[in-house]
Amino acid sequence: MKREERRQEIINLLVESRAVELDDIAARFGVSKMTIHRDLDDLERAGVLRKVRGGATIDAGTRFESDFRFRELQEADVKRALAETAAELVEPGMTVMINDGSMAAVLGDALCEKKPITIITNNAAIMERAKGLSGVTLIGLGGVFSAKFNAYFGIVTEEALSRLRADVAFVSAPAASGRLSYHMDEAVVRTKRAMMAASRQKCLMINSRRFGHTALHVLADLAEFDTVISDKPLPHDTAADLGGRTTVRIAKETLS
Amino acid sequence: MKREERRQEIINLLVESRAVELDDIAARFGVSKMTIHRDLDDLERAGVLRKVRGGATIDAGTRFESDFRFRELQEADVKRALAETAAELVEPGMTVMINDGSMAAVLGDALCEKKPITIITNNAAIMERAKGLSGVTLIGLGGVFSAKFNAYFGIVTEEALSRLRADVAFVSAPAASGRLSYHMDEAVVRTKRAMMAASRQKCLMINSRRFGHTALHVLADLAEFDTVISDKPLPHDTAADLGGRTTVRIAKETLS
DNA sequence: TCACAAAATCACATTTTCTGTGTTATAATT
DNA sequence: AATTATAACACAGAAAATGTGATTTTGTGA
Repeated sequence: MKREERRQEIINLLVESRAVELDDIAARFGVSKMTIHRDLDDLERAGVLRKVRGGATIDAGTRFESDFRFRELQEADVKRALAETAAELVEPGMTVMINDGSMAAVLGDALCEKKPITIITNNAAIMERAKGLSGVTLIGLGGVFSAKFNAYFGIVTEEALSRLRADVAFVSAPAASGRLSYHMDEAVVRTKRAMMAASRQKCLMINSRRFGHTALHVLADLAEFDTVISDKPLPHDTAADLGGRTTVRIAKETLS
Repeated sequence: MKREERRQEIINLLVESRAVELDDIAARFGVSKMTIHRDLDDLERAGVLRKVRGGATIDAGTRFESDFRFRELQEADVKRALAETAAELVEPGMTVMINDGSMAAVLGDALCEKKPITIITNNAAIMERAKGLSGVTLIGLGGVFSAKFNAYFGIVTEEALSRLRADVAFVSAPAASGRLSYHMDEAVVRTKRAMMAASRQKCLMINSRRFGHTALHVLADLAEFDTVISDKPLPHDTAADLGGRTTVRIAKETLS
């Protein structure tokens, strides 16, 4: 078992039980306490957990769960599956918009294979990745940088979007219930909606676990999307209610 | 001597003599030819030089000299000096604009010390750096990414600037002659001018070696700037002609 | 056009450098 | 006083950089 696996596993343990004991995990992984100390120190520095005497805890619901660096690590397999399915909608030569979010970042990676392509995004992770690549025209959306979402937002972003037009917009959402999708942040919602307004085709990418939750702001009616991509069939109420205009695609995880 | 030092040194040799011989540098650094082959291969892939039988050459004036990755390495000491002098104009709490360019990137680093601060920039290097820092509000300017300048340009960028306002704009120029400064790229000029228009105070940063040169497009009359920062006194004709409104500051290299 | 020498490339061996881990000693906390 | 945390050093294995020699390519002059 490698270092990063072990750390990921520690995070997973924390997500389940909210606290871990140092001796405990040292024994479980068969490494010395010192090694675990170092793991916890690094994870603490990364803002993922809080070290306490004898172990570490995670104050769920606070900054942690909404932290980009954490979400980035979670459920990577599901994200990859969704990204790959989404990538099938894209042909070389197209112009696509991709919003903030760690899943979107994975999609960005996948789309970089489809050269030539034009990518419009406010997602800093994608910008960083696409910068170096020839064959990828990168249009960065400006705005005020948000460390929480690792992306740019605000009037500047929305204004820029009002002047652009894409073939497809890929939008992700952290919550959906019934026929509506939700997001907790107003500025983020406005940016996502601006992307939808500026694209011919709209695609929602959503982890199946996010169904049944809501958040402060309504993002969109699922029927507004041409395609909805998830990793499991949609809940019955949602699916039944969805008009014929929206296609639902289920991504299946490829084992690699 | 480490790998990167050696490669930097090879670049420096090339800048001076326009061509190097493989056997020659292998002997000079006391490494095998194979190692030099690999150095040259990588540098060629990076677009810095061209391999020819028996060595490598650099076609001066072409893409190489205008490549961001190269300029970044050159005259780091002068850049630091200019940046430090420029930073003196900034107080915590201010809003500053910084344009593209490697010198600007160094300034970006320096300004990150002056927290709290708001930095508005189209310079990807600065965005990357400022992202992580608390106390620094980063407003990224969107636009079409240019790998050549490692920054964003175009209508989107200019529109964004038209909606923003800063205390100081730091602008750099690759050429100046008489009372005018120049730049070879039209889109870059437009962005720089938009920054000037959106700032109360304007500051030009220019390496003294750039005087006496011109480029395709006029960037600005030096008298439009409130402050001009360079590393040596301005040429006589330039200095004499400059009205009283513009302050000239000479940066002196700090030895560290 | 051919032959031949110089140079480039390839594949693999070797060396060096880094990274992760463990151990022990010392300091801090409960 | 007992436990837990930190710091300093040592070590092994992995990864990166370099070297070596065999093989292929390239340029040049007969």
